[in-house]
Amino acid sequence: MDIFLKTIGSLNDETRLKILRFIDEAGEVCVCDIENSFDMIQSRISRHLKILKEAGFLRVERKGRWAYYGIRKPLDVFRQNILKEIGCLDMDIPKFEKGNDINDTCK
Amino acid sequence: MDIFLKTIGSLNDETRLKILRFIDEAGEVCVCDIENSFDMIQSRISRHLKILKEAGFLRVERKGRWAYYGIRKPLDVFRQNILKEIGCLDMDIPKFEKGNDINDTCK
DNA sequence: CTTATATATCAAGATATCTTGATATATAAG
DNA sequence: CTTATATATCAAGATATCTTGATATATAAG
Repeated sequence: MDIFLKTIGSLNDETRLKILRFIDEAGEVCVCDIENSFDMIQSRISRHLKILKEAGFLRVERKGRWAYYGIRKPLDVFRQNILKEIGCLDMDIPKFEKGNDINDTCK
Repeated sequence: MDIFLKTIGSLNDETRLKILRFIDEAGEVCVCDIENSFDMIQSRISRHLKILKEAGFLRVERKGRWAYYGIRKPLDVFRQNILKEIGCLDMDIPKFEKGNDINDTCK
C-alpha cells in the first residue's frame, strides 16, 4: 500500500513525467544531461530524480563525479505498463542536449 | 497528459484507494452504503467519489434521492490494470454495511 | 592540502490538496 | 406548500508538495 502510494505519488507531477519519459527515450543520462536539456535548476532535477528512484522507476550509478540515471531493470509489469502509457502521452519533451561529462563518447 | 495526471492524482490518496476497492468488491453502492461502512462524514465521501468519477473510474446513476456509484464499464486496459493492482494491495477495507436506501433488496 | 565541479540536501515561501462543518439542491412524502 | 432526507458544494484551517537559492558532500585535478 505504502509502496503503491509512493509509486503513484511519484507520477503525480508533470515535471517528473517529462523527466521519466526523457530518460526512457534517451537511455542512461547524467544529471548534467537533464540540466542541459531541460530549463531547470539542478536542485529541482535532483529532487525529482530522487523521488522517481525511490518509487522504483530509476536506478543510479555513480561514475566519478557524475551520477547516471536510467530505467531500473528488470522493471515489474505494473511499472512497465505505466511507462508504456507515459510513452503515449502527448507532451513536450526537450531534445536531448549532452552535458559535459567526461564519459561523453562524442569527445 | 492532463487526463493522465487527473487519473494518477485520483489514486494519490489512501482514502480514495479504499473507496475504489470497496466499490470494486461490493459492486454498485449508494453513498449511504459507503457512509455506513466507512467512518467518514458524508461531504468527505462525496468529494472523493467526485474525484474518482472525474478520473474515469466510476459512473453514477441517480435513482430518486439516492446516487449509486459503480465501476465504469467498459474500462480501458490501463485503468483495469490499476484496479487489478489495487485489488492486490494489503489494506483494511471495511465490511460492507448496507445503508437505508429503499432499493435494498433485503427489506 | 587547495580548488573546481557534479550532485545532494536543506530552509523558506508559494501553491495544492485534504478535512470538517455549514449550507445548497433535489427528490419524495404528507 | 411544508418537511424530511440524500447528496453536492463551498469556505476555512490544516497539511503536504513544489520551487528556489544557499550550502553540504564527494571526487578529481593541481
